[in-house]
Amino acid sequence: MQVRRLHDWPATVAEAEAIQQRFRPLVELDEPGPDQVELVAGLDVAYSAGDERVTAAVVVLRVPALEVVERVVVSRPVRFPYVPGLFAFRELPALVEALEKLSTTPELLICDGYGLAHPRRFGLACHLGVLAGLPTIGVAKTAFIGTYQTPAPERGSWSPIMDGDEVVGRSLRTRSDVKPVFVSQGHRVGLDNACRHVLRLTPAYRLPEPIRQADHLSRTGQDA
DNA sequence: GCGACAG
DNA sequence: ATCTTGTCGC
Repeated sequence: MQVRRLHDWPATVAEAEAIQQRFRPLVELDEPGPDQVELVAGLDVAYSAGDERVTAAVVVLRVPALEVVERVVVSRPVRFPYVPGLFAFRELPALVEALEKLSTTPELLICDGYGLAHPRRFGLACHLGVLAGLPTIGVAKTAFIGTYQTPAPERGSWSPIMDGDEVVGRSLRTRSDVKPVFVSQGHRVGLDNACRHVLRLTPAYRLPEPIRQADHLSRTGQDA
């Protein structure tokens, strides 16, 4: 599939922040987004050689069967330090490259990390969504910004993630009695819809199947 | 000013 | 993220 190249990759923190400020207005958050989708892609990256190489993986699944349609793995040198709020710049180059090698075009992207729930409202999921021009959802495993109440223990229960007066995402229980995940809007998907998709894609484990499989693939390099 | 801080 | 053994529980 095609991914728009809207800017060059930054070399400094100041450049990276400027890019986030500049492209944040392109994020679309008001539409409810797709209800039914057939092809969903999960994306994740793994680091190796002591933080010197990054391996990105994309796994496309067919919904609702969750059968694998396509897998892509890309490895390259890391070219940006880890800075909270800017970690998209470590992972995006490899993720974009992996997306471009896809022979199919998914209708929805699920990323490992945050979207709207970000210091400048432009986390990885927003950034990737804008570049790919596709509905995108962010699913993170640990807290970042904002505050939230622990959701009830049953699968499906949730509580809003608040940053001041703003709702920036949800802490969502994808499995009963298991630590919740953090869902936030990326691009062209409403928060309600995002959580519905995440639950539908999470039949057995804590993480949505597309991300879980991409995670596995990024570490092993080959078949899951 | 001091800590916390997606992966 | 990554470095790592054993261990509790379904």
